This record gives sequence, structure tokens and C-alpha cells, in this order.
Amino acid sequence: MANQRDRQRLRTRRALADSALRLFAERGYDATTIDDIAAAAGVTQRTFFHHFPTKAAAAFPDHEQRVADFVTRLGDGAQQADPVGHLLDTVAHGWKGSNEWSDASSMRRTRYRLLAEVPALHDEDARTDRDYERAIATYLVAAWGDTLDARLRAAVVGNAVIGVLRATLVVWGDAEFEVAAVSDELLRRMFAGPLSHPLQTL
Amino acid sequence: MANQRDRQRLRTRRALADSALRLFAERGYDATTIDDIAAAAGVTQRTFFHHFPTKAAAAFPDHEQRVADFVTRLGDGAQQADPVGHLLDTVAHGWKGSNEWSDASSMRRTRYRLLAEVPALHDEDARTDRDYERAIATYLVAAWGDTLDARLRAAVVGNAVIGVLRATLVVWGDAEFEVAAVSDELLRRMFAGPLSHPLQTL
DNA sequence: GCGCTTCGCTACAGTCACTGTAGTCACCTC
DNA sequence: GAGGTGACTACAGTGACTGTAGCGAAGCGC
Repeated sequence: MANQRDRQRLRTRRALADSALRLFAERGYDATTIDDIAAAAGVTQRTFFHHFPTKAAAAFPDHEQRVADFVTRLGDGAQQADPVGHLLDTVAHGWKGSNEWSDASSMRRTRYRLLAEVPALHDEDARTDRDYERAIATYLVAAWGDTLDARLRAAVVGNAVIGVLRATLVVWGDAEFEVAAVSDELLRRMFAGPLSHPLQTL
Repeated sequence: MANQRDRQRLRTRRALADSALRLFAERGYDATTIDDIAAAAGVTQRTFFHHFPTKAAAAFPDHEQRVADFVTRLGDGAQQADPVGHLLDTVAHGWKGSNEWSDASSMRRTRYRLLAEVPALHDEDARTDRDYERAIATYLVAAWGDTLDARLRAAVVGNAVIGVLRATLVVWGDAEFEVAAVSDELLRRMFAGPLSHPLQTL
């Protein structure tokens, strides 16, 4: 996995992602063309599309990887006695998760600001959220058993977890507080109350 | 508001929306070009863009109107003693809400099927969801008072309400049950438990 | 009725995201 | 070291979306 070719591929991918984020921040998303990004990375436009399916995807080069990591980590606890506890632990762990791509906090801030301003990036991010939601629902159905009630509550939990995180981040955008602690309290309340007991109306 | 010009404009808009939905259903979203839609409606491509900002928007010609209706209805209860009750009533009322555009249930089914299959339409729908979420959050902050805790819980409620509805609809896609009753129970649980009391960790 | 404005639509031309195809050349494998 | 694979290029095309200018009919004050 670390031969010449893979290194070259990764180098190009990084150059493209870095150029994209930098240019988006400097001149704005719409004012940046894919030709600009490719030229800045020293490759052709066609090469850009060998690495990213869309312009927006270049702003989040590690999304696929992060979702995959989350799914793996969630799956590792499939046999746990307390599936909800394991889910919450995994989510909490995700907060600390940073990797090679988004390490620099300046990059993270840039990305967050762009996300709020550019609808196309918001769409891209929302697609990733849906992947997380599906992963959570699948995990809980496996843990709870495949009844209609379980499938329904699992889907709601997936939405609730991601929704709580997203809403918390939105407010956090203009007010400082401990994101991890607050979202954890909200999620634990949700599970303590409305989400862990069968529905009456089903 | 019912002069010759407005009637003509509405007629064209309807023709475009009908042609779009029909062609999307017949040959698929990607296989339908905007020229096709415009030609089927008897106008030019440029006219299409006088009525809809994007190709996807033509599949939901009344989204703006629906959001505006929701906001109006929500605002009408601004002085109510029980804001959460008013919100739930408004949401429940939304279920029954059908209008001139989406009256025919066959159209509604077609639209729902397309929504599940076409990512671009999913994105479009998600943007509308965000409008609802913002409307709910704004309403609740006005009712609860503008503290950090209220802003946070209001944002979470907006996400939770829309999330519950979306998750319920997804599961409902392959299992029949009373959507309105089930989502109402879920929402009432959320408000009874985790969402109506100040956060400890703030 | 009669100008004057407004506006729904057309015609035309351009940009840019994205795709298909074919080819080159370095690297990897056996 | 021969053959295959894969990263990248070159070129050409499609289709979503935009800007601008103009036509002709509906509205509106006189």
C-alpha cells in the first residue's frame, strides 16, 4: 500500500484538496473553477475528476474515510450488552477524531465557514450525514431485532443523533460552549426518555 | 392578482411543472433535459429559468408556498400560552395540507418515488427541510426568550421535529402505519422528556 | 382611444461542471 | 525484461445555468 504509485496518487489528491480549499477561501466557491484548482495542483482538469466526483467533494476529502471508520468502530461493538451506550461512546469518540486531512484547526475553521456560506457544500455535507444516519439505524436494528417498532425508532435515533450534533454546531457557530458535553447530555436525555421504549401507537 | 398576465404566467408554470414531473417519471431524471421539459410545455429553455431556479426545483413547484404557509400559521400563534402545543398542532395540520399542486395522490406517490431515487431531488428537499427547521427555531426562541439555552434547544427541536418526520416517512416507505399518529407520539415524548427543560451542562 | 410602462417570452451567445474515449509512459509483477 | 496495470493527458462533447437585448401584448393613466 506504500509503493511509488500509491504515494503519487495520494500526493496528487492532497495537492488538489489543498488547492481547492485554499482557492475557495481566497476567491469564493463560485469564483473558483475546476481548471483553476487543477492548474494550482499542477494537473489537468480530467485528473481532478479521477480523484473527486464533484467540485464540492474536494472540500471534504476524507468524508468517505470518516464514515467508514465510524461504521467499523460501531460494528466492533455489535456484541455489546448495551448497544445505546456503545453508540454514544462511538459518537463521543468521533469528536476527538481528527486525522491527517483536517488536522490544522485553521483548515477546520475555514471549512466550517465555507460550509455555512455555500449551499453546494451544505448539500455535500448533508449527504455524509445521511450515511451516518443509515449506519446508526442499521446498527440499532441489528441490536434490537428487526421489528417495525425497532426499525422506526432506529431511524429516528439516527436522525436525532445527527440532528442534535448539527443543531449544536450551528448554535456553537456564534456562541462558545463545550460542544461535546452539551450534545452528550442531549443525547442521553433522548435515550433516557422518548427513544428507548416501544411506541404505543404502532 | 387574477388578471390576464398572472393567469398566463401561472399557466406556463403549471405546464412546466407537469411536464417535468411526467418526463422525470417516464424516462428518468438524468435522461430528461431542460430543453425536453420546455419543449413539452411549449416554451423555450430560457423561459424555464424564468420560473424555476434549477431543474430540481421544477419537481417541487409549491415548496416555497408551503414553507411560507407554515411560517404564517406558526406566527399566528405567537401569543399563545403554550408555544409547544401550538407548534405540534401546526405540524399536525401540515399533514393534512394539500393544495392545488400536489392534490392528485398519484402525483404525490410519483414525487415520493423520485425523491428516494434521485440525489439531486433529495438535496432540493433537504433545503426545504432546513427552511422549516429555521422557522421552528425562530418561533421557539421568540416564545422562550433569547438565552443561549433556549437558542440551543430551539435549534435541536427544529432538527428533531423535521428529523422525526423524515425518519418516519422513510420507514413508512415499506411498511404501512398511521404516520400522523406515530410521529405525533414521538414528538410529544421528546417534549415531555428531554427538550423542554434547561440543560445542566450549559 | 392613446401613449407609456410593464412583463412574459424569445433569440442568441457564453461559461463551466462533468463525461467518454483513446493514448502515453512510468511503475509493478511475474 | 515482457506484459499488464494505472496515473495522467489530450480532445471533444453534453447539458445546466446566466447575461443581454429585443419583441409584442397586457395593463394603466390621461
